Amino acid sequence: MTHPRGTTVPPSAATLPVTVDVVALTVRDASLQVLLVTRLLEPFRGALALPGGFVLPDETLDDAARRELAEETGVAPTGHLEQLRTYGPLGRDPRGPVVSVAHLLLAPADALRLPPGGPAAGGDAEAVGWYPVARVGGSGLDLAFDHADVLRDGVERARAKLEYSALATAFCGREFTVAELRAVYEAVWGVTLDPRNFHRKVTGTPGFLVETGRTTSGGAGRPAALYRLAPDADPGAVVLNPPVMRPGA
Amino acid sequence: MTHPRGTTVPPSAATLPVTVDVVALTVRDASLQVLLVTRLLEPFRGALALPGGFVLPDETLDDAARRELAEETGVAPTGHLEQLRTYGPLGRDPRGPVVSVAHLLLAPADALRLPPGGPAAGGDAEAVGWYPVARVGGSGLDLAFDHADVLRDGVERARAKLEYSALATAFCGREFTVAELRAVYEAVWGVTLDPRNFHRKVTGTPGFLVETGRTTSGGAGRPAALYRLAPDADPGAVVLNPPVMRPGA
DNA sequence: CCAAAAGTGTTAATCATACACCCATGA
DNA sequence: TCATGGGTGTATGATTAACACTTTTGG
Repeated sequence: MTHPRGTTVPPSAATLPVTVDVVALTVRDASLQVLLVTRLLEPFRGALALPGGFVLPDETLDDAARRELAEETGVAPTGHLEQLRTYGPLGRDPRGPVVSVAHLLLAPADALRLPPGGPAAGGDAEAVGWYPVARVGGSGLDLAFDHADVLRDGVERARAKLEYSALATAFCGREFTVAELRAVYEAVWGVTLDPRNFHRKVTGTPGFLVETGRTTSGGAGRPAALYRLAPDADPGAVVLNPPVMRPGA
Repeated sequence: MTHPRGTTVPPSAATLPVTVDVVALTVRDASLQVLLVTRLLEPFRGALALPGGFVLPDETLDDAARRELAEETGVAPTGHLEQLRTYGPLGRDPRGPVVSVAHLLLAPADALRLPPGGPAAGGDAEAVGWYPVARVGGSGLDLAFDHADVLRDGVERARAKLEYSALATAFCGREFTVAELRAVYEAVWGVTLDPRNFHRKVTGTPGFLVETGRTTSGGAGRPAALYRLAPDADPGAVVLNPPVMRPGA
């Protein structure tokens, strides 16, 4: 940013309210779900919205996203956080111009321990819960502000990045089986994948999975080998070559 | 964005200066070049920087980017404009916290008619000119603020999107030959491509090019057919399937 | 032994690469 | 007719998709 006509940073005429919104996605019950809060205040009181809040001048955008998420869920979020895009300042909030920096969090379902009671819980805090992405927009699950757009962009980003990055592992625990990883791809893409070709594909892609040597036990069928992402790797930064391909697209 | 603890939009404690920066790229002389201005004011007086400026409360982010570019170059920019990512508010400007929404513009070299005199021109306005991306960072071409990071992110985005979108056409005029299009890929990726396979690839990819029926004349060799992007198509939105693949990656 | 899930082998079709070759123009 | 670049044909190796088959556990 250049400041051709000013010598101080905040000429107050040029400042705007800046918020972060978080599209927090997880895979639960074989479906892609998003974390939503029920608004207690106007505007859109009673409607569902993405968690978020104001950015403080002394924190980074990522820190603001993590802080807001921690305030809503009571737990510091684990998983993969990345910036999605920025919306505004017009046509977003009936009260006036607001710039909002949307973030995308991909996390295992148990990484965000929600307040007890589930989506319908009341109390003095905003009710927070997981909602299947496929159902948002219908059956009374309309979102406040422009959050339907933000959610759509976030889901689209997640779907695209599964192909060429190791992001799918962000939905799993530290160790996982190939079948669990496949369930992530199937839930996010809404497809079914051939288990045998998928297995060969992901285990054969360099830089993706490392065997831990351990196996599962107890379930039906042959025990599965446990894998993890290459240590110290950022799942969003690992470039899969060749990519895991999405059928049909 | 939710506002759990306020009923007015801008509680002034939570507002920040918001700017737009633009990574304007073009292909000139077989190289990828970026539009830079020479700063006339502190901080970083005399250094090169990306064009940009403050976002007004009554304009969209894209409008702000277009307006700033028009103010710097004197011409409303044509070409493809998209949002890149948002930086800040910490560690960017020595004067204090600033949020900057970076944009990416891909345009033909003649779409931005620069003030006469070229990169070294003086005068009372900031000097503006095209600089080869490969040379920025060396030979006295250091960028102000965190603009080196922004430029790197913009170039990376452009390189990635050439593969699976029709964005390369944004660097060309309204009508272009396959060889001109290939020159764009070669300049942006820094590779050489087989002209024959490239020709088959791009002409055979559905939804990419449409023949105009016209041909070039005057140059050496056989005249080339002129193509254009499918009418009314946003080059950034066209999904190429199969993609034009970058060798080696 | 049977069911169930994990994991391997094999094959046919598809796609990228390399490059031989032909086409259409200016000089 | 030659040089120059535009454009097509074709063979080869790599990769995917489909699916038969083997392995390893629990009941």
